[in-house]
Amino acid sequence: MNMTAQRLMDLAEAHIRDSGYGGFSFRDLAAEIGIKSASVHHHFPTKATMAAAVAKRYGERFFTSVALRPNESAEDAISTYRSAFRAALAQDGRMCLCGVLGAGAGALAPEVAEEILSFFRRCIDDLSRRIGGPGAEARAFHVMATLEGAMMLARAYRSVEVFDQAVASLTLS
Amino acid sequence: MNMTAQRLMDLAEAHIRDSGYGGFSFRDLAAEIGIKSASVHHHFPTKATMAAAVAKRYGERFFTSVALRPNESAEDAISTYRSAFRAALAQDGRMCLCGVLGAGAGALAPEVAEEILSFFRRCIDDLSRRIGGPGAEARAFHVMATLEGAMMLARAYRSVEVFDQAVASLTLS
DNA sequence: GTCTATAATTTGATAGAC
DNA sequence: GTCTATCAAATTATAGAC
Repeated sequence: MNMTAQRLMDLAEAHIRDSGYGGFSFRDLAAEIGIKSASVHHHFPTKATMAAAVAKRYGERFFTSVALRPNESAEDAISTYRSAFRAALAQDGRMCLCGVLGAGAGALAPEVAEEILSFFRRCIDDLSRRIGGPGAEARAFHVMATLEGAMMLARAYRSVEVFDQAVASLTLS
Repeated sequence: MNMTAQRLMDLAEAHIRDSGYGGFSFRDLAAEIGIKSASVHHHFPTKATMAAAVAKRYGERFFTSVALRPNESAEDAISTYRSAFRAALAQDGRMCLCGVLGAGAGALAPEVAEEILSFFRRCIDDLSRRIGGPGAEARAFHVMATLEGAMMLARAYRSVEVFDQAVASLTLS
């Protein structure tokens, strides 16, 4: 994976998080880095292939950023996830990539839909283990739903404070 | 607003809730009711106009369905909202229209974005009043975020049970 | 209110030269 | 790895007849 491919993925990720799968074209990306759309097809054969690759990389980065820390409590784990989403929102005012794609999932190519589902499964699995105890999975679903929904609301309101208000009660402390 | 216009809005609403703003074209809608796309423009001058009209009607229906009932508690109000979203999801397996459009808000026409924000503002305003007391607004944001996020997750998982797990803890009882 | 016809643009994708 | 050239299809939208 060379530098051009990485720059293309960076741009695609930004566009998807802003406007969804339909929010960019190969021509857009090409123009933004000064090449032609035909050259983009050299790096990614189809748009769906590219979107799936972007989603996969997004997940890898995310799970690195929320990696388990020693001796953490359930509240710590939830705080870690909350901080990760908040940072993404505050940094560039954009949604979670998987949240955007998941919302309009009806028209997604199978390979992209799979990657999105895989991301959420892994979030729930990881969070459930780190929360632990009875009802851990339900709480994990609750946390993920609230974080994704809060990002969406914050985007509609164009206000990070909306995110903070919505997610404040996720932890006890 | 005649019958053809209503059928067009029904179809547009279903498509948007399934696949977002880019999930339908005037040709699609026209073909589904057996007319031509040029005729759709007679009822709605532009696609953005139509989407805004659909979002407005969606909001009106929603607020009718969650209308305040006498002597309700805060928990009752939250249950009412939860039931409304759950019914929409269980009925046709689709997202909240405003949630889908809100997620990919970066590319929305101003008139549509306004309608979406107006929907959420009205939800928060209504819920806050019915919840009441200190922290009512924050709780309203929390409830709305969780409900929207839970719909999105349920869609990715293709499972209504995911919705139920995610929203179970919104009420105490 | 619906039609035919069409314009103007964009899109995802391919072939083949360099 | 990037280019030119091009394709086939789809999209939003308009003009004007019936």
